Amino acid sequence: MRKQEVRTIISRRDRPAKEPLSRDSIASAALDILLREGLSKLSLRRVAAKLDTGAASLYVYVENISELYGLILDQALVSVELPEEKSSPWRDRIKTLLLSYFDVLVRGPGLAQLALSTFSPGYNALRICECLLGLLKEGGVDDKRQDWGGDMLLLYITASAAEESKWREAGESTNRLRDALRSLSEDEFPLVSALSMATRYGERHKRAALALDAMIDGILASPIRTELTEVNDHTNA
Amino acid sequence: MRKQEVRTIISRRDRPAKEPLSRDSIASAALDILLREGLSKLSLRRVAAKLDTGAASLYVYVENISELYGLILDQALVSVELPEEKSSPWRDRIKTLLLSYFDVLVRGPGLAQLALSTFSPGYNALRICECLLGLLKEGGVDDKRQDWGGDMLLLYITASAAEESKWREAGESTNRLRDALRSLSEDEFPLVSALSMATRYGERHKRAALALDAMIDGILASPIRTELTEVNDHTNA
DNA sequence: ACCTGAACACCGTTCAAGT
DNA sequence: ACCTGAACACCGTTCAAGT
Repeated sequence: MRKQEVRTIISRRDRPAKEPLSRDSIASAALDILLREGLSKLSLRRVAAKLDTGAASLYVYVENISELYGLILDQALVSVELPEEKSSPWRDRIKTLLLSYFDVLVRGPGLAQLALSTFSPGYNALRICECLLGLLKEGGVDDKRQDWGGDMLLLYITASAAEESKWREAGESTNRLRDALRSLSEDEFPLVSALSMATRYGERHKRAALALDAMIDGILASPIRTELTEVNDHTNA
Repeated sequence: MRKQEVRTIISRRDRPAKEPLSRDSIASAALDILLREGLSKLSLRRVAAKLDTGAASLYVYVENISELYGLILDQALVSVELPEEKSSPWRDRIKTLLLSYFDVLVRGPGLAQLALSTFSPGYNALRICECLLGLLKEGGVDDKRQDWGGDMLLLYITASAAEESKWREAGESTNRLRDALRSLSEDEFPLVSALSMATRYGERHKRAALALDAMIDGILASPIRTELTEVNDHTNA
């Protein structure tokens, strides 16, 4: 009897040797698997095994696997660095921010895929988004253009990271594709085949830098159209 | 005996009632399933069942499921319309082309996902790419900018289609996300929350049109830099 | 409230065996 | 050469049963 009482007390304080499950510990374990072995090796069962339980146990903390995907992504986005205020011209800070985001996505095989398929944004995604909008605002971009402009920049860089990830994950078979492109086209696709010669592994970063500049120029140059639905607004006339 | 001989002859001509498997028939059956039931319901086993065989039979025509994904995507891209030559200013034709591509991707749940994850481009992807490059060329865009510019336009519109697909597939839960955004942010994410008010289902098309214009402007405005690696090239000096 | 094992209804892929 | 059934090694998710 006494023994049991003592055990109970001890268990309260010492149990966290095997720390209890939590959304955070699950997300970390999952991200760890993804980083090490890739998205294809990630499963609820593997995550559970890593945490010394059965898959069913995770359902207390997570509704389904796609919610887990969301947690993983946001866990990964923690390491995107927001540029310090006024550290450089706003334009450069946008590029720094987005290229840091690009690097984080590309470091984890499948992360860019997740970013493109996850529906509800997590805390860190919002942080990045807010920062980007702030920088556009600082550059004198009005609300409307912040909306589609920020969206454009983020979508482009995410897709760009997905593209880069494909090349990295393809590994060996990369050369087969290059050969295929070189041989097939020429006659029917002169422009494509002229280009594909230049495409190289890792060149994405350079392309992205050029593209981001062009997009920002485009946002700034875009004409301010008075919305048709606001024809009664006299303040802009 | 005679009966068997007759049977053999008949079988040569009449057998195609159940037409033999082929890459094309497999791709069509697969696209059909995707269009009707979504990417998540698509599997080698389902495709095989639809074709009255076992999954193992498909491996004669297809190396693995990701090759099948590639076939599906290209099958879907058949219906992207290339704008007729000189039918309108090159700028408008680019927008027509890319918005048609957008529509096709968005019509099949999961197609945009496939476009973003498929590694080697199929015939129809090349067709679209070639057309886009031709239009940029027509607009006076030089080779270098065709490269990253075309890439930029294509990646953006594909990611945009993926984003739109998510909203359509989310269906009901769409409102939950909007509520979540509205309540959570405000203090910590003033800019994001100000924006999310405006985001509506189906508004992507309008956003895409604005974004494409901005990108094209950006491409045209981008300074022609002499490549550092070509400092010996005197023809540009 | 949390955890568990077993079960259900699926997967992609391989392989020996048939024609 | 093509097709097949059965098997292998996995999945996500549910549920009754335990604490």
